[in-house]
This record gives sequence, structure tokens and C-alpha cells, in this order.
Amino acid sequence: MDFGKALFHLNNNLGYNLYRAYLLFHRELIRALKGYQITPEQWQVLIILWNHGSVTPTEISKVTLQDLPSISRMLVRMEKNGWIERVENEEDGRSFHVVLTEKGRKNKNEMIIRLDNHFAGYLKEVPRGLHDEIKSELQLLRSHLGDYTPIT
Amino acid sequence: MDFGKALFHLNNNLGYNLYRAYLLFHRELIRALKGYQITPEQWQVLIILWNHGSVTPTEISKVTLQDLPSISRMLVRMEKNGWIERVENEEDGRSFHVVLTEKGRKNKNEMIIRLDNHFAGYLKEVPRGLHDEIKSELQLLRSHLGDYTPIT
DNA sequence: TTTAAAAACTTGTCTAGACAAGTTTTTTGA
DNA sequence: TCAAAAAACTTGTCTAGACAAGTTTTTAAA
Repeated sequence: MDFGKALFHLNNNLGYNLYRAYLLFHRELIRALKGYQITPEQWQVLIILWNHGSVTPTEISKVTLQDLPSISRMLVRMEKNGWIERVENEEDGRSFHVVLTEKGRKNKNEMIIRLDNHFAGYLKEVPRGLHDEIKSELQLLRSHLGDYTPIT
Repeated sequence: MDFGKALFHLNNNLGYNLYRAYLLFHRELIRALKGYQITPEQWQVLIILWNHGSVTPTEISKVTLQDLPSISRMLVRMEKNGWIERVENEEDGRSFHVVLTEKGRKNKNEMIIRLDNHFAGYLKEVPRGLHDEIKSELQLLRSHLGDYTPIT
């Protein structure tokens, strides 16, 4: 049994490689964002809001692939740290709109430059072609795992 | 600024694709292991022990890329659920050996077959060549993020 | 050989994520 | 139109993971 056997060599296992690459990337994001009171997961929410201005928790949950309980609590923390605000949704009393605060808007360029510089140091030796190849293959893998492409 | 701009299209972002692919894979692992009292992270420890018989927490932390606090608490849970035991380390009083229990040993084949079958349903349409390609590219990416190849 | 530094593990605290269950509001359909 | 179903969000509980700080034992160095 070939695939079963492969499980015994973690380093040659797809899931293990995904896990490890994700973890390392995630740590670099944490380091890059150090100083701002923001996590990599919350960073995604800022990007969504920079792109779309106003979104509901359900829309955020689709982009982040997370369930509403996780989003609900993340928004509480982001609100506490002054990144976002809640605005009443007049069309649906169960929901609300998430919008950026002044702080959320004005830090955009600075934060993007910071991340850009941080990752340039790690990824400058990864040829652009390979970079794109990994992305398109990950997109393909995602589709096989039942993913779809959300907004943004 | 090209890379900065790319950050605004999450779906075209390497980190986002890694995150999403990892998350989906992780969820499938959880579903595949349902019924056994074991998580994907703990599953890695079982594989290590099946391969090596006995390891220390520090060795586990290298394979799982996790810090000792996380391993320490994971081992408490795995011990509570009857997967592993602690054996005194006569060479170093600060450490101990982690070994499998009877339960940890005898479930090996059954669990591997279960995972094999579960993922076959998702990945059977991913050509073997592409599968290998993703793995080798992830390994390369890992190396650029400062990873090394541990035991197993 | 004795003390300082380092290594191995544990505990505490905070965020993320999975999953079950609960509340309120909206939508459907009889 | 009105009751049942569905949708949107919250709360609870458990595991994982990051990071700081603490304890015990080993190693290194003076």
C-alpha cells in the first residue's frame, strides 16, 4: 500500500509539508506585525475592509474560512483594540456592518510597506516563476479539498 | 510597488493560499480521525513513535515545529487518553522518554487504512506528478523560511 | 570543585479554531 | 397570515500555538 507507507515519512507527506510551511509563514507574519496590536488573522480582516469598505461577519467568515464563533470573538478583540467599529444593519436586525476606524484607515500604507520589506528578506531568492507556480498549485489543491474562491 | 499591491488580492497571495490549504487539509484530518480520541497534531506524535519507539519531548518539538510548552501539554492529554506513557530517563533527570501504550501500538494499521481511504476520496484526481511537485516546492519554500529537515 | 550558564521541562496568559447549543430576526410555505 | 424553518450572531468548552517566566538538572568554565 503505497500511500499508507508514505505516511511514515512525514517529511515526504503533503499534509506535513503544508502544516510546516504554513506555520513558518504564520510566524513571520506575527514578527512582521509586531508592534501593531494585530494578528495575521486580523490582518486579513483589515485587507478585506480596505478593499470593500464595509462587510458583515458572515462575509468575513467566508474569506477567512472561519466559522462565525471565531469571527465573532475576533471582532470583539479588534474593536477593543480600536481597529474596527460596528454599524447597525438596517436591512437585517440579526447582523451588523463592520467598518474601519480612523486608526484602521491611516495605518494601511505603513503596514503594507513593513510587510513587504519583512518578506522581501525571506523570499527574494525564490524565483518569481516558482512563487507563482506554488500559488497556482495550492489553488488547485484547495479546489480538490472543496474550496471555492471568495471575494477579494 | 508590485508586491504591496499583490497583498490586496488575497486569493493571489502566497500566505493566504498556504493558510487556506492548510486549514482545509487539517479539517479533513480531523474528520478522518473522528472516533479515535486523537488530533492531527497528536497523530504526528504517534507516527514518530511508530518510527522511533521512544522519543523525548524536545525531539517531538523538533518534528512538530512546536515549542516545549505546547508539547508538554499535548503529552498530558495524550497520556490521559491512554496513547502514551512516560518512562524515566536515566541519563538526564530533566527529561523523560515518551513511549506508546498497548493502545497506541495496536491501532496503527487500522488508523492508517482509515486515513488512506479518507484522503483517497479527495486527492484521487490530483495527478501523482502534481502531488509530488507541490511537496517538493513546499519543501523549497520551507527552506527559504528557515526550516530544516528533522528526523523521520 | 564550585559556581555560572545552559538545557529541559512546566505553568500562566492570550488568541485562534472546532464544534455544540442557544437567542433573535428573517424567510418560507401551508 | 402565521407557524415552522432557516439564517446570523453569541456563548461555552476543549485543543493548539505564541510567548514570558519559573524550576530543576546538567554542562562549562574559572
